[in-house]
Amino acid sequence: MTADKNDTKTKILDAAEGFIVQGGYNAFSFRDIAEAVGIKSASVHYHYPTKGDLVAAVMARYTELFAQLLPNPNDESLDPKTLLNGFINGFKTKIVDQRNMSICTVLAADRRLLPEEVCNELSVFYQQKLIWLSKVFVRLNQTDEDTAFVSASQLLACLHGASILVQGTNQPVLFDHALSDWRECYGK
Amino acid sequence: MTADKNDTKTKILDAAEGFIVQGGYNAFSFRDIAEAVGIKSASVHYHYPTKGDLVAAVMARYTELFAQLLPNPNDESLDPKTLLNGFINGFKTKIVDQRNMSICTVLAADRRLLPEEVCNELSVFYQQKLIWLSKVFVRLNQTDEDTAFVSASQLLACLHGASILVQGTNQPVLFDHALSDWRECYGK
DNA sequence: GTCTATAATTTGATAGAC
DNA sequence: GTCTATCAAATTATAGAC
Repeated sequence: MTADKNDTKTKILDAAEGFIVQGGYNAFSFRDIAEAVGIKSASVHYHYPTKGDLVAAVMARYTELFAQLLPNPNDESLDPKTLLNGFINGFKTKIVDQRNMSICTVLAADRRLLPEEVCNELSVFYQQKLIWLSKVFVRLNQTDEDTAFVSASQLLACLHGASILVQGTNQPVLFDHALSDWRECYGK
Repeated sequence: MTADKNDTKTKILDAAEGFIVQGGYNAFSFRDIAEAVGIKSASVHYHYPTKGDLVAAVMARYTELFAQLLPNPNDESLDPKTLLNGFINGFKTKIVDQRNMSICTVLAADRRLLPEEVCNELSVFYQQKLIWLSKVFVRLNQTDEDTAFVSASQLLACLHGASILVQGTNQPVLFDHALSDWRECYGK
């Protein structure tokens, strides 16, 4: 549980995440990781024995990082509109500015052949995001939790689908098109 | 250009499509295809020399089939609401009832490492879908083509994102949640 | 913790017989 | 059009030295 950002474990996770966004679970090998980090593949296995262990650790770190970055949705000093726009803009930065997919989108597409431990981490990620968004929508629209959960599902689907459209067509402008109604409702 | 549905080429494409939806471009090998069809891998190479050729052919057939299934969006005898719901329900059948991704979604996630010929087919698919939906929205909302194109982007993103949510969470109900506003607007 | 070495399997692809 | 046979390379993973 070290916070060292330069240790080998961190470098391995960074490299793996970089490969996964480009093509999913089968887009890289232990040797790819080893070369990127500057060690040998046997050393990668020392830190993460199997590929499932490695990718599950990447997902777990991603979920944890997300949880740290997102403000408390129930913090009364924060405007729910601002919270929502922060969420959308964070997503947009990744997809449009950095021209990357998010690893959860890519891994969801590969779900059928993922090791179980990766699937579990993936479910945790989506559940957390839906819960966070639901809490924001409860405050924003003054609705009950069930209605807010539907809104959360709509927005999360819209964001992920927008990233698929951008990637599939190579037209970044489609992101803003796909999100335009949400922007109108909740401010730019 | 035979229409024979039992020839080897067709069986190969069927098998490949079945594998792709489960995990994308790297989810299968020529030997996997050969076993599914009941021939040897060398024979698969005879029909489709490289993997890029094969997957591009799968995408091209998918695009063509879609184009044949979709009615003429400008046919005055067809209600635009009905056209739109047919599109949504066709997608839902695949995602929720058959519990599959669509190959375009999965391949879009893999885009960065796809051979160029596959990328091109993928772009064609999305462009066709956006054009078709735009024509329907022009009639439905009596708007200009630019506004209709934005609506088309929104719906297509919503559908693809919904399939990602269903896959990532294993909760089919999220599909209807994600689409609920579209259902309300344009009839059940 | 990293290395060399290697096992056991799989990969995309080709040559040539039938 | 399908086969056998094969290639060169890559794959995940392990054993054991340092």
